[in-house]
Amino acid sequence: MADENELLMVRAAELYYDDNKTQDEIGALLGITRWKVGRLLTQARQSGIVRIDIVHPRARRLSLERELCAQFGLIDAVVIPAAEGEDLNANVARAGADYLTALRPVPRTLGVSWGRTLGELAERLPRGWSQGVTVVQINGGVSLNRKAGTAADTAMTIANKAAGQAVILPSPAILERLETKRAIEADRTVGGVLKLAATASAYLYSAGVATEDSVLVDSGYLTPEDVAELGRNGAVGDVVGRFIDPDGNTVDAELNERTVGLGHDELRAAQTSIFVVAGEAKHPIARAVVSTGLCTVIVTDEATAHSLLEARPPVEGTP
Amino acid sequence: MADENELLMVRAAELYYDDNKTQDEIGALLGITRWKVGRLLTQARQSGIVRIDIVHPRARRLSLERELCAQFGLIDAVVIPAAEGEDLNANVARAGADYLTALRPVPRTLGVSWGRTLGELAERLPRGWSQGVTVVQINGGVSLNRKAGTAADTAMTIANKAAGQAVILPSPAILERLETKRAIEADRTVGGVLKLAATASAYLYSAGVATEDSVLVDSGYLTPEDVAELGRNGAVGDVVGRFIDPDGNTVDAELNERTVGLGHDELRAAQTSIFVVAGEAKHPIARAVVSTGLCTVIVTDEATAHSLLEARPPVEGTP
DNA sequence: CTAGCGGCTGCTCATCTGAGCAATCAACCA
DNA sequence: TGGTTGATTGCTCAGATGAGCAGCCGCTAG
Repeated sequence: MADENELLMVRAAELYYDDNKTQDEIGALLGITRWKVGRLLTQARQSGIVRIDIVHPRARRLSLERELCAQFGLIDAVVIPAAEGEDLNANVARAGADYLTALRPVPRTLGVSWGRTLGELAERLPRGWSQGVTVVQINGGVSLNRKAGTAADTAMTIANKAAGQAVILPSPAILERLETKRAIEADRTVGGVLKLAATASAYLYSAGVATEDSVLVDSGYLTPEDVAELGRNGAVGDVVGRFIDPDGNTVDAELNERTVGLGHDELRAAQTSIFVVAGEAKHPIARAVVSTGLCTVIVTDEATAHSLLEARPPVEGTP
Repeated sequence: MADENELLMVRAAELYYDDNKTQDEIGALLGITRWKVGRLLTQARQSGIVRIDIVHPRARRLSLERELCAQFGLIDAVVIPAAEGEDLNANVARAGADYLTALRPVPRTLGVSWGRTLGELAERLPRGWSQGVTVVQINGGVSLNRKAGTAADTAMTIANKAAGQAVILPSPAILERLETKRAIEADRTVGGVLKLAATASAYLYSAGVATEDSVLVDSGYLTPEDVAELGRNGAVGDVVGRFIDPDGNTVDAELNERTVGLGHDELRAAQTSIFVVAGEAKHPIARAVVSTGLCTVIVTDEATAHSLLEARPPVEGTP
């Protein structure tokens, strides 16, 4: 019986989608009414016998996006399908660029962090994506090693492409001694930038992992041993240079104090904070970010979205 | 420009298929007219951005079937999709059974050959697939080795399930000496069956390969060396026990003479001859069969269908 | 400069399709 | 047995959709 129906569904679907006949014709052909054909087709679609895929690197997964918004109280979400043979990071970065371009109201001041993901996003922003936006760097990034300037580059590229102004934070990400950090913050140049950063109308950032692959290790701010220790203490990754555990708490208070840049509280208070993240390594930190209100918008890939939705988030209402 | 359009196609397709909004709504959302949305969707479907698949072991590939019919002048074709994790032979056999069941006009006398494929097909025929059909075995098959009776079994199973009568051909497939073959054919029992076979209103058969995997080797009628020799002489496989080359000519005239059963000329003259074939090994023999008019209907798998369509058949009209 | 041409756009209209509803059917239990 | 309930079926009707057509735009060749 169910089998009988299934066969009919298949026949009808073939005739409708492959052969594009009308439901009337199919009804005549199979000896059933056109309404039954319609119902069979609906069933076929629902049961997955008929699969409709949108195959395109820039396609999105709207249902996942809705679930993410609902589950984590986000304002918006963008989920990019996992395309075989495509560079996931690149596609997510482009999606982030698209999102930023389409963002309304256009931010007057945009706070940005830096890293591989943001660098790629900046590259992929179209020239003239906006007009006259002020781009502020929200965390320190004068690199300690040879490939200097990527942090400042990101902000400047984004600003340039909008014929706007870039405000660079001329400070290392992490200082070795607390007093130095205090002194730097007291400096007018740095202090002013931080004040401006706190007033931005939107933020754009990614996150780093708490392993030796961290860009902070790469840049020489932390040793692999430092990061291993952070991991042992529960850190799942860093957001604008500050490491957090799955519940969103900073892991090493002392280290956090020595870190220059916008705090997480300011980020949480922001009306628009766009979190761009891709790749399996970042699933834990991504979960920490979305489930603790650090972002209002997430741009990510399908696998990460699934991972976020699988593990229940901290219960809020009825268990 | 084309890129712009492509993005619109993707957006529209997402909203239409994933989000099932109406074309009106999408038009309003994207700031274009609903007619443009309709056109974008058509484009998206044609360009393959939107892919509609029917995922079911019993689904068919109508476009391939049409091409097969057109290319080889067949009356009908059934192509089964390559389903991962499914037994291809089983699915094709079932499709053959389905086809036979649905065949109109119902054959009064059905000529059948035997082999692994036909055995499976017989198994999968539903009880009562028809009423009172006479099933006649069209080629010899008294097996020389232990697992006797499969040839006769096939015919009897098919007949039984239609509450009909089976007429068995009580003869080996191939005889060692020509005189013996003549003598057997002269025998009333055998001769009568062959005469009946020639008058059948439909035929159902598969084909064998020209390698040591041949069921004729398995059954002890031929040695692996015999078959290797046939292969060297151009044979690509056998149809009802007779080996042919790609052009449909019998390869070993003497062997052919010693083979008991319906000839290929009778098969070619038949109004309905259903050829059931699956698997890569049989691509060459399948091509020989369809391109030389041995069958009017083919039931096969997707890969075989593609293989048949890829290599140009002997040119008929403009090159 | 301008007529001719191909491609795109928005429109009309006929057709197709899905939502919703009443009738029917079948099973189930009192 | 007969009432109840849930599923299925065929239908009405409004809304959605595609085919086909006329106008428009930008290009090119005379």
